[in-house]
Amino acid sequence: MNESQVIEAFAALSNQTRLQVLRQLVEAGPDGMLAGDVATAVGASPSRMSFHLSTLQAAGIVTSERQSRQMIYRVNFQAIGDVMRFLLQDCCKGNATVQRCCAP
Amino acid sequence: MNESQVIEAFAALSNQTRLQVLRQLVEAGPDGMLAGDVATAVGASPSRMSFHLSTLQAAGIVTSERQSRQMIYRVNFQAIGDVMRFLLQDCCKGNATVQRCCAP
DNA sequence: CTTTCATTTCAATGATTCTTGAATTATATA
DNA sequence: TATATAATTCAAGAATCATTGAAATGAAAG
Repeated sequence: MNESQVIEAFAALSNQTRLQVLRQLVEAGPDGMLAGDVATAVGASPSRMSFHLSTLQAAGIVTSERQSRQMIYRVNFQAIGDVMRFLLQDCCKGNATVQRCCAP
Repeated sequence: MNESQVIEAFAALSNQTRLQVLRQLVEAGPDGMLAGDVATAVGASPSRMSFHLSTLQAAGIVTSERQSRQMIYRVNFQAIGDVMRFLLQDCCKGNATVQRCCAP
């Protein structure tokens, strides 16, 4: 994961609708959710949802898979972890205060 | 730390110049750096640097202190940790894969 | 009190991003 | 093949963000 990928991920995460989408997909778990169901859950129009899901996918935060005529979206936890690790290790040089915030 | 603060922090971090500034301030450590020195180190004009430092400060990622006629900026590791914890705990429900990426 | 230096603010411009609704694509079913 | 459904793409306009250089502020020194 390089800097421009991380910047793209931060940009994707800096939007309320997309953060709502992320939460929905986290809740949905490994089965994922249909694009239309995400739109309904979040209260967004199909085209708006498609735009936001594309943004999240381009940033690697979600993945998509076609299932007949619908699209299943899933959260990519590894990508989120990679972004966090970049911020902690690369930007903050493993700072202990930051580290502690994420400790279990 | 609430959602809109986290969104503001992500927006502040989704910019190459500001990520460079962050790295500079991390390297500078607790002493911090003068605004002008950050500008020189990053190769940005004073007004541009002031804009970016204000953005980072508004997001809580850096703090500022006046020292006679100069400004000292310091990274706020706690705020960065708070953002990461929000992403891990609130958005990702403490997901183990994400957790592992930040483990020491 | 004036000058100088460091930084911030302001105004203008260009570039991105967000939103909406209509049109299009892809897939399944009658 | 025609029709219906799910999702995406497109075009237009509004809003936000980034950059530049000039002007203003705050603080020290002569």
